[in-house]
Amino acid sequence: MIGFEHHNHADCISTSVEAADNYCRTAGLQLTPARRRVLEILLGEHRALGAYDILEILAKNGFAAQPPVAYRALDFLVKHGFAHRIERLNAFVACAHPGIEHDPSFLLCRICDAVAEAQSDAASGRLGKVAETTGFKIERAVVEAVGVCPNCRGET
Amino acid sequence: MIGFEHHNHADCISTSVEAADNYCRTAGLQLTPARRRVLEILLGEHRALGAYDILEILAKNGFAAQPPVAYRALDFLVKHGFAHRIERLNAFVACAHPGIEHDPSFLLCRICDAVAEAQSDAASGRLGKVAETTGFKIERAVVEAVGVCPNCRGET
DNA sequence: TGTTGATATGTTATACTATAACGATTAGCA
DNA sequence: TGCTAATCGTTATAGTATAACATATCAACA
Ligand SMILES: [Zn+2]
Ligand SMILES: [Zn+2]
Ligand SMILES: [Zn+2]
Ligand SMILES: [Zn+2]
Repeated sequence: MIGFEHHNHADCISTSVEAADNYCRTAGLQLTPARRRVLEILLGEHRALGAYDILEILAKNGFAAQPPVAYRALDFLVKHGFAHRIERLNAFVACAHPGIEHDPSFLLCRICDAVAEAQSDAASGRLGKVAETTGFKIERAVVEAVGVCPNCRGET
Repeated sequence: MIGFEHHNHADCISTSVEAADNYCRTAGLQLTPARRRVLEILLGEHRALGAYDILEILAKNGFAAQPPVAYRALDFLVKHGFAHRIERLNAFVACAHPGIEHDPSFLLCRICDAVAEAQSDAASGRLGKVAETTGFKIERAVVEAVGVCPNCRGET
């Protein structure tokens, strides 16, 4: 599972940025320098980063250091599916399946903060059934499992 | 589903407070005035309230108006299962099944802010399987479905 | 009874997260 | 070119949460 396993991380980054690039060109979206840089920053880690963590890195990269700079880029990335917001952490993570329509769920390690993305089936599982019989229309499901990742087993 | 349907709400409150009372007596916990009042406030609404909403009401009830007053009471209620935190809303809701061991999930209406609590099976569903094969140990699952409740269907 | 340790409260200050607002600039297109 | 929408720069402020420390309460128990 990407996020917990060793892998060729440089590939991980370059293919995702390239995918975002292509998608934006096709869809008429602007992957501006700040947006691209934030995506790269997120891709650099398989964990969630807070907006202010990102802002700090942006500042070192010569971008303005005001919160809206980070939030605007993050809003763009989340809106177009290049990144996801982790509600539990008030933080953001790069999407592991960019360009593919999906309904993400997450495994969050409380020890090392690693994040892995999986597919969600909340809307079709038990909760979906409850919603259906109740007449509730699910538009989006936040599914975030908190626990201990394989690398941290045995460490408290 | 409690939260979306009409029901005898006075009962809803009194039985839950009584249950909390009994549980605390048995478990040697102190349901102090502030804690009890916060529980009553939460029970008064089938929706999530922010800590500062609660603080405001506490202040009108003669309690001190500093954030820790609300947060401490909420921490107690959440810790002992009388209330739940809704990550998506940075807010809190009274538990609909106090005293029963459970793993809650929520249906959140984005129109009227009503909240309904259901059982979660995230740890035993698809995500649970992924976690198991990965070696990730799920300790807790945040499951919050955002959508439109039966009472708000047809209103946007 | 008096000590002690655990729990709860009062209070001040501060940290962290997020958005409003508005003017300047730029990109894309008729 | 001129128009329009999108983006960016910047300041200010709103909203959420916790650190820290002093005080108070209460039960266990020597
Ligand atoms: Zn990688
Ligand atoms: Zn994704
Ligand atoms: Zn509950
Ligand atoms: Zn509703």
